[in-house]
Amino acid sequence: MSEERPASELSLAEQVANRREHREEIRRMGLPAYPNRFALTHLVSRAVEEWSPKDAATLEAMPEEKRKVRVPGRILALRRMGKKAAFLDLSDGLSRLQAYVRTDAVPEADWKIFETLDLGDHIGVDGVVFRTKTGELSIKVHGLTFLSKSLRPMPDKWHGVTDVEIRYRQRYLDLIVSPETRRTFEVRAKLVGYIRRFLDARGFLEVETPMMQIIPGGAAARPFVTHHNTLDLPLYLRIAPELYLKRLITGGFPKVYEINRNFRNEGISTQHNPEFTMLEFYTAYADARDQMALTEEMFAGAALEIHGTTELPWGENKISLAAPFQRLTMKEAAIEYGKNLRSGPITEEDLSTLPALRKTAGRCGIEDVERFGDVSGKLLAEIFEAVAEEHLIQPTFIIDYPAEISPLSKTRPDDPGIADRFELFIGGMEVANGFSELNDPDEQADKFRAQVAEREKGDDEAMLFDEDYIEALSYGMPPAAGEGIGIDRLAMLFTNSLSIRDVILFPLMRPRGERR
RNA sequence: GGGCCGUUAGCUCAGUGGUAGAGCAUUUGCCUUUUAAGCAAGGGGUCGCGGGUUCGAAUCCCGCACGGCUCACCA
Repeated sequence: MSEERPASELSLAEQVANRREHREEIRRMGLPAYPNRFALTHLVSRAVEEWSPKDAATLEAMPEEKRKVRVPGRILALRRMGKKAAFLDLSDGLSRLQAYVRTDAVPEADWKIFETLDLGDHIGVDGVVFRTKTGELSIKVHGLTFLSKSLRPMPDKWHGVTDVEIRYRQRYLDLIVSPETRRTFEVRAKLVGYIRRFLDARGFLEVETPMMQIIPGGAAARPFVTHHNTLDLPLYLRIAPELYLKRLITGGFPKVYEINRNFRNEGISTQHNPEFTMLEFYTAYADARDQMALTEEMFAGAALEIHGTTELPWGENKISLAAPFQRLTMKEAAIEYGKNLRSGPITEEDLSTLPALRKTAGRCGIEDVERFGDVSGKLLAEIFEAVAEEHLIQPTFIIDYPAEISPLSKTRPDDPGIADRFELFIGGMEVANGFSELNDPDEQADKFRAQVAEREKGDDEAMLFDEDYIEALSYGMPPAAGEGIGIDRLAMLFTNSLSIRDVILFPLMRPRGERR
């Protein structure tokens, strides 16, 4: 095993070859290199939790019988003190625990196992918990079991995985060496768990509706296209579950929700991944205001349960999820955040007529104003997004959306031009979108027709006419309010992650050509 | 798709036209309570890819690939 290797041999290949040879040594000892099972008493993090409160004297005073443990873990550090003793750090991905192995404390065969070990290998140790003279909690090893081989070297022990590309493409490496990454995904899981319990406790039924749809609806977005072979049927990955969930409200479920993936064939950014997780929930007999109140309660409750506070750090800022959240109409927000515009402040008049809106949009740097045609609602929304969205750091409900850009929403009883709709912005991101659901089948059909007309004018994100949905509505859907919440973005807020890719385990990446 | 930045050893990075470097990892030797263990000696490189300029290119120029940020569109 120490023979000379040709100088031309690559360093990585050499390291892999060494590790394969070490694995062969395990097999030559008659041991399985990949055993099926290890009967543990503690995972590393549980052992640390249990023993770290006890100091050296306390541990010393306890009988060895009570300090016996059997712990598996991945070796993340190995400090050999000559040929007769060594310290190794075992990790379960969350915590680390040191093990102390010495030749006179383990059977000869186990020492032979130890001598084959490489960084990254999995082992199990039998031993007794103690503290070294520097006070480090450790296991004095009396027995050692080989559990699995790492044939490739671990990432840099000090820097970890700093290359974001490797972090996303090889998330497992990031997770092995970065407890913060592990924590991010644990917080995400807790968040989703909290939301489920929150809704379940309020009588919502969790359902699953088609991800593959014949008519992609419920949102303004471009879909992914696929095909069913035996039916010879073009299918679309859903852009939203909305229209199916409302069929269920029609079907008599008073409260339903779904947490699942949506797919939108759009660009990728720090706030967008082509597949993303959305919560949609619908409450019969409620309106947009009720959904807003429920949202405030949900977010504040989740923050309290997960972080013990409603104050969350967000980059340089601190976000308060304490209810109630601020409410601004879209126009108010555009005026408020448009007042320092270089070309002069935005006034009420600048937002009141089509020509004024076009002029204002131009002033906000929105290009090709003509593409919005004569739809003044689109212009207002564009202006709002241009001047206000990024400034909405604290939770803010934006209300009074133009009806023209809200074809699935009821309008306000006092103004058919304004949708009874809201969007919630936090940290400069759109986190939620909800409204009182349009349930008049004739009005819905008219709005679908208007969408189809938009599509014919070149808006490829405009909705399609869904006849089956109109038929469902025509049987009578009770009044209801619905809302969608971007789970990934909410997870960003809860983990202070400024990129959506940091809260998605395997974000979409272009395949790498030169790798095998 | 546009703009900016990046790509050098397995990892993290230095190297502004003149023989390809450091730390960690790896290999060998010493060390039985260390902890980014230590000490000593080695091995490991198509400098992202392809062209060009030059006596000479990791370095300058052009193109391409991949990645990040950002703008545009969306949640």
